[in-house]
Amino acid sequence: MSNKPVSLKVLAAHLGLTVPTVSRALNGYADISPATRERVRRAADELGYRPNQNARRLSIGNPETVGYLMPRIGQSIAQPFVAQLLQGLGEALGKRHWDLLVSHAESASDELAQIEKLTRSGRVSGLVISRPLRNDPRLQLLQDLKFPFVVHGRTGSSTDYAWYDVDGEDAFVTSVNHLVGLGHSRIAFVGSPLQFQFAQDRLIGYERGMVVNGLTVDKDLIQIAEFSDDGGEAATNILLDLPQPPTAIVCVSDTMALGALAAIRGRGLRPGVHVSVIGYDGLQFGNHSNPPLTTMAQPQAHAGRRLGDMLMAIIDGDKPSKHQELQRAQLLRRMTDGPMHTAADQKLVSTREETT
Amino acid sequence: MSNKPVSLKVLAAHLGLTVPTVSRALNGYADISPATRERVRRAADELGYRPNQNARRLSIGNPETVGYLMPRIGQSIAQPFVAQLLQGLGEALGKRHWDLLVSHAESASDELAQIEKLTRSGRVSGLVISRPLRNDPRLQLLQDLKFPFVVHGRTGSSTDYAWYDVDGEDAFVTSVNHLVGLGHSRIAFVGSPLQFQFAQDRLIGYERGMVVNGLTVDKDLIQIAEFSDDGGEAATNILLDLPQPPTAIVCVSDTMALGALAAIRGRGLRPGVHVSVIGYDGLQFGNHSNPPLTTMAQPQAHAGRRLGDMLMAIIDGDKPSKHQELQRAQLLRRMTDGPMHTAADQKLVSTREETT
DNA sequence: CTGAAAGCGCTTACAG
DNA sequence: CTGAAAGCGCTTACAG
Repeated sequence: MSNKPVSLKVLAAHLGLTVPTVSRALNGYADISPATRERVRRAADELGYRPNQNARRLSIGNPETVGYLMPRIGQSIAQPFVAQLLQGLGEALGKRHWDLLVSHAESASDELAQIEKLTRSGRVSGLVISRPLRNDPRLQLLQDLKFPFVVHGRTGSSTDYAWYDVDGEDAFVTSVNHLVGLGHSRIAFVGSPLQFQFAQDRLIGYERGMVVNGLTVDKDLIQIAEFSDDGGEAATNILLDLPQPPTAIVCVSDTMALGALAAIRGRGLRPGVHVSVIGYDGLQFGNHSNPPLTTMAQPQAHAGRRLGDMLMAIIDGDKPSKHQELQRAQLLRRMTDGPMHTAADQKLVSTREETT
Repeated sequence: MSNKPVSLKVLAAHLGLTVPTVSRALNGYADISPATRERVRRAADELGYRPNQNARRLSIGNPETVGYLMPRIGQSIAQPFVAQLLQGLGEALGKRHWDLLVSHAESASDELAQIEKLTRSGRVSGLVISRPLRNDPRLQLLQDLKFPFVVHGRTGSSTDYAWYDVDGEDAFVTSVNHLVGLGHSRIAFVGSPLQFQFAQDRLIGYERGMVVNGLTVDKDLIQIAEFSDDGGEAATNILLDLPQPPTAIVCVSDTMALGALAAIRGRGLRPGVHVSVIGYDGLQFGNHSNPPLTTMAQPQAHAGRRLGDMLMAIIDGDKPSKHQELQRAQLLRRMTDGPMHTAADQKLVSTREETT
């Protein structure tokens, strides 16, 4: 029906009141008589009045909007977690009727330019940053600008800003422990480039897990590759070509783990039988890989909710360092972790092949 | 360094000019001397001036923002396409420095309320709607409000609004043709509830494909279930329990197809050998299913870009009906389509099992 | 070519 | 308890 939204002016005229009065009535100011407050509310409902947010936000000096910088991704499968994170963020912001703005960048420098623009143009009250680098110019910039932000992940110098992270180091200790418990000792690590802080953390967890279990860290067993399924496959192929190949592999992400599975199958070996694999992320899709992927799971929507809540609290004035939250990942056993397999078992295994 | 963004006022003072003059200089008005225009631009750069967008947009009466209503999803794997769609949308909007606002709703009625709010509160210039229902109250509402929108997908009465869709009917004819070419005749359809227009279109394509190939449409071979991997698995189990089970199954989505694969494997049968399966969406992840999923692929990022371009054109004044775009899906053969398999072949196949 | 005026639709002290 | 005034930071006719 209606075309142009009704403004406060129209609503006020309709009521025979002045604009500021109607504004205060709607905003629940105490100095308005209950009678008129009711009358105003009723009229607003009838006419379908919705405050113009550009005007409102300009006036109150708060964009009431949070920006999410999409992590840049090659054609990676790493994206599923984004949808869930956005959902969680949206839920948190929705409680206060704030908006969620999503922003992409094509390159690192482009991303810095975007941050600069977003922060200065009054479009967002705060920013959510994903996947920080070990030395991340984005965090530096935001701190210089004294602009509210919260990091999904954290860097080494994480004392002075707000973050939500899953304890990747701990998770990889857990993975290694689990594999050692299954009898493995030649355990490899497939990782992504170490400028990503998470890649570094997880590698350290892997190394610590090895040491804790009295195993030596063999540099050949650490393979770094592009952060993708193809990268994981390439890295795993290198590992399997080793004179003494690993009997188990921990992967920095589910996506890379999928590549690892492909490499293992490509040699006629069976993941979870001949070579165990543990991923990281807990993507639903892992239920359907070949075979289903054992992984360190984590609640992405929860991450989004917490990040949203933390950021709003900071915008309200909280000290950022007050909001630092470390979550633990959970080992989610599916089918790619199994007891250590020796050449002698080979025959036994072949007869079980049908069960896949 | 700087904390508060510099305003036009500050910039003007700095230059000894008046605010409107500086504004016109920055916006490239012709009635400004080239000399001062240059001077103003340089100063704006130096001071890092960025126009306050709330102010600007309030003034020009255009929020320069597009809203995307996230499709509501149970814990489904259907989400990966969202990230790519958002990326495409962001690219299109970015060309004109428009923003992308993402909005979630928990229920259908909540979604209507959100639309109502978004359109009346001046936050968005237009809306992108995904996955329309056959009779979608959201489209009705937007048309009543005469608010610019564009639909990802389309309904039966699609003549009077803008949409971008992939031809699901055609795609399913293609799938069926392909399977018939492989010798199949008992071909089943695994679908999601038919209030979704896409589910309906794809079913019709399936039926047309059967008829075109001189096959009868057996109602038992049409199974509708919840739109999820579990739904696909349940539907497929029903099919496999039939006295005359199908030798091939086309699925309304990759997610449901993953469930179909699980059901088939669950009976010790091999997808692509004993029972062929074709999905729909072309998710990357299908490369890693067991076995890799044959599917009807489609370019999601392209969809996002086109939707963004169309919507901006409409907001600029184009007739919505001028923007209707039908894309074809491409058969992407991976490993789940194979020649029709009879009981007699059983033995032959078993000996090949290692190759998975 | 630049300035002075008005307006976009709100909110928030300040009077009375 | 309500109205009259000023302001948020822009843009856009309108003078000169």
